[in-house]
Amino acid sequence: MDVVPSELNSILPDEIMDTEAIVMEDSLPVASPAPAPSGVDATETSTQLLLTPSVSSSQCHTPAPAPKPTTLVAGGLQKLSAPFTLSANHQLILNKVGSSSGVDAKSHGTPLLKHEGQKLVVTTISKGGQPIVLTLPHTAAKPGTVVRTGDATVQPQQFKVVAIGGRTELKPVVGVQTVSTASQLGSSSPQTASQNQQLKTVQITKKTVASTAGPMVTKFIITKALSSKGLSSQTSVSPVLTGRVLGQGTPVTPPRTIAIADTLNSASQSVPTSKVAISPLMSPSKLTVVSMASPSPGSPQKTVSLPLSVALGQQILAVQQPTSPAKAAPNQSTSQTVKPVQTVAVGGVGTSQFKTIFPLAATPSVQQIQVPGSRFHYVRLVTATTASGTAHNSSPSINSASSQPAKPLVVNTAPMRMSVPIVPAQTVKQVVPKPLNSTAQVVPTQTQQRLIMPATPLPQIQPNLTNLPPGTVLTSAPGVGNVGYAVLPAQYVTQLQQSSFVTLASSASYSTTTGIQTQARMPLNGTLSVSESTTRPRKPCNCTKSQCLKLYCDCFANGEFCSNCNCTNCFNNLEHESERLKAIKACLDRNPEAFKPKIGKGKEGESDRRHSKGCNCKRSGCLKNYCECYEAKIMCSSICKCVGCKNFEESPERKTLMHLADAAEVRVQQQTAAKTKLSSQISDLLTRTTPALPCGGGRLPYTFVTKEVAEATCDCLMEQAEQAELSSQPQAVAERVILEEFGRCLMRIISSAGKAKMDCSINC
DNA sequence: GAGTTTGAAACT
DNA sequence: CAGTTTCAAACTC
Repeated sequence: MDVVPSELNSILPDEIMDTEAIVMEDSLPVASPAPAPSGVDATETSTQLLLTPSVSSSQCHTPAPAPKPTTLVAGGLQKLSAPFTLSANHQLILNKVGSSSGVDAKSHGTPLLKHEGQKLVVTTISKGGQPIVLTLPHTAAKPGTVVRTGDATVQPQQFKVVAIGGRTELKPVVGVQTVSTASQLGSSSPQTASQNQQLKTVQITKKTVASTAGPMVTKFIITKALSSKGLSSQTSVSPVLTGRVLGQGTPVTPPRTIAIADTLNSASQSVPTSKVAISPLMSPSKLTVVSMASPSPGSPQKTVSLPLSVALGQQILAVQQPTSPAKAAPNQSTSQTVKPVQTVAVGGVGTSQFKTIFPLAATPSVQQIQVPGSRFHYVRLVTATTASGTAHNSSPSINSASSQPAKPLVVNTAPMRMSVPIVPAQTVKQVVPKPLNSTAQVVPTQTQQRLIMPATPLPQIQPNLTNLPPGTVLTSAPGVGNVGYAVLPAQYVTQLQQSSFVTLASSASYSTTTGIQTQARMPLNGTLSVSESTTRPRKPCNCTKSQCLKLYCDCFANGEFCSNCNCTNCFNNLEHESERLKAIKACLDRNPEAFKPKIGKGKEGESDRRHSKGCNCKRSGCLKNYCECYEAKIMCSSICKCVGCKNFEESPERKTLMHLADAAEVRVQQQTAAKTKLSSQISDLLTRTTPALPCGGGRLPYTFVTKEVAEATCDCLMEQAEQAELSSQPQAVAERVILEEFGRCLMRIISSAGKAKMDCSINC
C-alpha cells in the first residue's frame, strides 16, 4: 500500500462523520465486557489490539524477529481491558471496555482504534504509512451521565469478526491482545507463530453511550474465513497483527488470539486488500466484511488471519484478505490466486446501511486520507507501484514505502471486486471498468468484475477535500500520480459492484455470502432490520431544471448519483462527471459544509440531534414535512428562525400529530401483519391441497375430492333430504340425517383415497 | 395527476 | 446580510 504523504495527512480531517452509531444492537452472544480497571475513565471504553507491525523488507524471506510490543496507545495502558473474543461460530468479538482518551491517531507506527463519542476511529498508521481508520458515529455521553464500563447494564461495544465458512473448529486466535497483557504474548502465548513479528498496538476507544434510551452497543462485524495455516505463511509476506483475547471478566471465554495481517506495500501485489467506502450513517448500521478465503478446518494453528485496514464513515475501509499459508509463502508468484481487495460502500445519510465487503481480484492498495475538519475520510485506491519495485520484490521495507509517498498511481485494471452492498434492485448497475487510460464506462448489462473509476483528475476538488459529498471516494486517476483522483459517491461504488456480488454468490468458494445476507436481515434494536434499512429504495428525484447538479436535488445533495430517478436532463451521473465536479465545487464555494449532514449533534445539554442551521418555516408551523426539522423527526431548536413554531416538546399540536402518526403506523403494521398472516395461510392451504405424492406421503390424496365426487356427495345429501321431506320428518331430524349421510360420504371418499394410496404404494 | 403551497437553495 | 427568485418536494383536491 502506498503511503499518504504526511503533509497531506496534515490537511486532512480527523473527523470522519458525525452520525449515529453504526450498530447499536447486538443480538449475538458475546463475551461479557470486562470490568474497567480502576482508574479507567468511566465515560469511555476502549479496546486495544496488539498488532504485529509491518514486515520489513528483510523479513519477507526470513523469519521475523521475536515479538516486540513496540507501541502502545496514548492514554495509558492501564485503561485497556476490552478483549477480542472468538465465539464458537468463528466470531471474533472485540468488546469495548475500558478506555482512554487523547489518542493521537496520527502517531506513526501506532495503529490505534479510538472512539470519540459515537465515532469509533481505528487508525493505524504504521511505519509503512498504512492507515486504518474505523469510524463509528458519535455517541457522546450526555452531560452528567456516567456509565461504567463493565456495568452489567451496559452492553459492550463490539467488534465482531465472523468467519463464515461452516468451520466447526475455532482457530486459535493470534494477535488480539489488550495492552495489559501484551507482555504475556512473547512468553506464554502459545501462538508462537506471531512471535516472529513485532507488535503494534491498536486501541479502540469508545465513550460509553449514556443516552436515556439505554446503552447502545456498537457492533462491527467482519466476516472472514480463517486462514488455513495462518501465521506460518504470513510471516514472510505480510505483517501480522497478533494478539490475544483478554479474559478479563470473561472467564467463560477462553483466551484466543487472532492474527491480523497488515497490508503493506511489500504485499501489495500478493496480499489481498479490502476497502470499504462508507457514507455517513445516521442510524445503526452494520458492516460486514466477508472473507473469501476458503475455510481450513484442519489447520493446526487456530489462527485467524485478519488483514485489517479499515476506514469507516463515508470512506474506505481497507481490509486485507487473509493470506493463506501457501499463498503467503515468500515466493509471491503464488499469490496471484489471492483475492485481494474488498470494498464496502455504506452510503446514505440518515439510513441504516449494511454493506458487505468482497474481495477484489486485483491488488490495489488503499491510501487513507484524512482531511482535517472534514467529517469524511478519503481513500485513494492505488495499486502496487511498480511490479518490479514491490510486486516482485518480496521484501520491500515498510520504511521505504513510507518514504515514497508520491509513487505514480496506477489503478489496477485486473479484475477486481469492490463494494457489494445490499441495495435495492433498482439501484443496481453493473459496470464494466475500462482500461485505465480510458474514461469511465457504464455497461449495465455486463457482468465483468472490473471496477471502473472516473479517471477525471480533480484539481478543482482537491483544495476542498474536507467537504466532498458524503460517500465520495477518491481514487487514483491513471497517469496523474498522486494528484489524480476520481470522485465517486459511495453509492455509485456500490452500484458498480453489484455484478460482482452476483458472481461472488455463485462461487462455491465464496459461499459466505449467504451468511452475510442472513446477517443483513438481523433486526437492529428490534425495530428495523439492516436489510430493510438498506433495501429501502432511495426516493427518486424529480428534478427538471437543476440538472440534478444543485442542492435542490436530494440525490446530489446526498452525494449520490441519480439512479432510477424521474429527473430530466440529469447531469448527476458519470457521463457528466466533469459538470458534476464543477457543481460540487460551486456548492462548496457557496457553502463549505453544503454536503455535510444537516442533522447533527446539538450543543451540550440539548438534544442529541438538531438541525445544523435550523429551519426558517413561516407558515407550516414546523409540523409539516416542509420543515426540515420536522421531517427529520427532531424538535426545532434555538437556532431555528421559524415563525409560529409548534415543533417543540410540549406542543399539543405536535403531540397530537405524533399520536396520529403513531396510530397510523400501528395500523399499517397491523395491516401488514394481517396480510402476511393471510398470505401464509393461503400458502399453507395451497400446500395442503397440493396433490400428495401417491407414494410415501402421509396425507391422503385430496384430489379424490373431484367435481364428480362432490356432485355425487351432493346427490346423496339431496336424496336424504328428499326422503326426510317425503316422510315428513322434523327439520332437526332431517338435518341429522343429511349430516350423517355427509359423514358417510366423507368416509367413503377417505376410504377410497386410502385404498388408492395403498395400492400405489404396493405398485411403487 | 394536476395544481398549490412551502421553504431551502440560489441569486441579486 | 437581506430581499427576491428559483426550484423541487410536500401537500391538496
